Amino acid sequence: MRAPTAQDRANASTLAATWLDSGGLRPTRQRLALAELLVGDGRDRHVTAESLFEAAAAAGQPVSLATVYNTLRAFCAAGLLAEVTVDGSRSYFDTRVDDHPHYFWEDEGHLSDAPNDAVRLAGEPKVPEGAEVARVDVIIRLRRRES
Amino acid sequence: MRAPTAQDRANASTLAATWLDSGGLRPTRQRLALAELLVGDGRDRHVTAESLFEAAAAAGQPVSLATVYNTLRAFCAAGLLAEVTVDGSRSYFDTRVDDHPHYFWEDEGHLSDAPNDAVRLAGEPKVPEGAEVARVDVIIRLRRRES
DNA sequence: TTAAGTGCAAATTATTTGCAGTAAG
DNA sequence: CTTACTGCAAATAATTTGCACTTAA
Repeated sequence: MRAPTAQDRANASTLAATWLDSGGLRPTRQRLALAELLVGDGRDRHVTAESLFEAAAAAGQPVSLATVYNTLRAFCAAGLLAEVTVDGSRSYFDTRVDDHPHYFWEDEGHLSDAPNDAVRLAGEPKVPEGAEVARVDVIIRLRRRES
Repeated sequence: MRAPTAQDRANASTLAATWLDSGGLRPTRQRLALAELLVGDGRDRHVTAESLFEAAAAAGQPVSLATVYNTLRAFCAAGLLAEVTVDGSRSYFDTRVDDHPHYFWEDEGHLSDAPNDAVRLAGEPKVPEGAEVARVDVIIRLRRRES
């Protein structure tokens, strides 16, 4: 937990720009702002449209809510983000796009990555005839233990 | 695939009534109708509010959509149904209430049970300190294989 | 210059709720 | 009788969309 230096900030911009570019997306002011919040520090992140909207505003880079939605969709379509369905009522977006398990903290409605070995899938899943696996979602729903 | 006999229908009513009773719910006309559609033939079923609403109407037992929603919630609260979150945009309800994996057919938006051994979870999932597992959701997302 | 991106406000979709009437225990 | 249940219509909440304006290439 170190305060970000000028160097860090420059780096975050570069990362964001590169990231957009790798998805073939135009680097507009609002996309750069959102991208920086998502991948600016190289750490994985889980956001909702609302949380990202607020984060952008808080960072002094306000982006309209509609654009946040459109942008998240665009990032997903470009393969830069993965949509994770856990809550039914809202969508979560994950900067980690490989297939991996998640923890969902039911009390706070918060999503986080689970270590790849949190569950071991022994062998390939059985697949019905004529179908192929698009993805296997594993959600470990947690609640705070009553002590 | 046999046409249901009078015997089958009588049986379905009994099953539905018993099922409601086991959840401590009053056997109203609309609940019985919905319960019968859900567990009347002893087979497991996956429905959405909309699909159940239509099924009831088609069966000559119309139930208002609001009541379908309220009833599905009541069945869940009573532990008679499990809510499965796969689609983000709509909720699915499963008559099988134990923890088991699902197939989700992305093309048709259709949910079905996967055999318990479709994926083998080797060992207990790792759980962060201070938390306990409420449930582990495993969704095998399928798409029709392009031949 | 031009197609893509943005931001409002209005539209949609799934779901919930208020409330007056109805039915189960 | 009394409380829970039902159904409509109106309210919500998350998300999408139409359209005039802006901007990256």
